[in-house]
Amino acid sequence: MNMDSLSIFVGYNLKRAMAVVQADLVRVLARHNLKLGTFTVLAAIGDAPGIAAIRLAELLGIERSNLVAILDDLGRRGLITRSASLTDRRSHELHRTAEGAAVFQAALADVHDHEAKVFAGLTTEERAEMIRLCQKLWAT
Amino acid sequence: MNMDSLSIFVGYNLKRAMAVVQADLVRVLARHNLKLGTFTVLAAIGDAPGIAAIRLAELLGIERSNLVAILDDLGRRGLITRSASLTDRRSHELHRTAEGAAVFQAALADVHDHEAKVFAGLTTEERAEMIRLCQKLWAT
DNA sequence: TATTGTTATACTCTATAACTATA
DNA sequence: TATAGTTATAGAGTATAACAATA
Repeated sequence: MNMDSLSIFVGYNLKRAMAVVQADLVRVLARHNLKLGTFTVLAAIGDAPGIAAIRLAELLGIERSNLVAILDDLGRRGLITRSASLTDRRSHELHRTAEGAAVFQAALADVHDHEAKVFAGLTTEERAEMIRLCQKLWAT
Repeated sequence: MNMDSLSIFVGYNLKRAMAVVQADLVRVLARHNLKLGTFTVLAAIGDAPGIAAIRLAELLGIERSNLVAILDDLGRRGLITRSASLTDRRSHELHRTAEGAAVFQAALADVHDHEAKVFAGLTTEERAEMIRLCQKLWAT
């Protein structure tokens, strides 16, 4: 028995693993002038064109107030559009522009490479298992 | 095939899982006036009494500059001591006080409860597997 | 010259409360 | 009244550069 007090906790190991993964991902996304938040939002809007900000925030598990700066950033750069809904003028429909889709696709390719590199020590089955276990924690 | 662009990535699922775990842990530690950083440092000093700050930072994977405020906090509250090393007066030996050990033990019990609750949806084997997979990513 | 602890700084992420315009 | 988007703000974590004391 030579265990320390921390590494017996799942949460601590999750955090240390996350730090390794994030450090590389942040570096990769920076090449596209994207941050974790902007990349994630760009992906989600592409998956659900026309989605309202409040739904997007729910989907990504972030506060809607924190989404605003991300949308401002993407909008300012012409990567997304915000158009008032015709049926409810409180909500805005979010869409990716052609340039937004192009920037996302370029970044996506690099993110795939990043995952392949960072998780090279895990087999395909282990990666799938990790996704499955993580989703048991956060997915509905 | 009804997958979205993000949930196929291990990193994204790691992050979402982490968010769930951390939210609860932060709440639990707050009951002991501890933050993630102070709890972690308190644990590590207990495991390695007399450790120097620079070694502690390496051990926990944090910047030594960011450790200072944590040690200041714990020191101010009388939970740790910093004494200059006799062999190298640049470095300080870190020790937990009796009160520091008591505060840690009380928090530790709650953290165990927290883990049991948050990972209740995972079997014992799944938790062990998650630790194993995470350690493949960050441990030497 | 190199290392330890420290200070200063800045940026990201996150959480909460309150405002506005609409419903 | 309740909801969508927004603003403001504060806390926590993180990364970098530079300094003083010591090796």
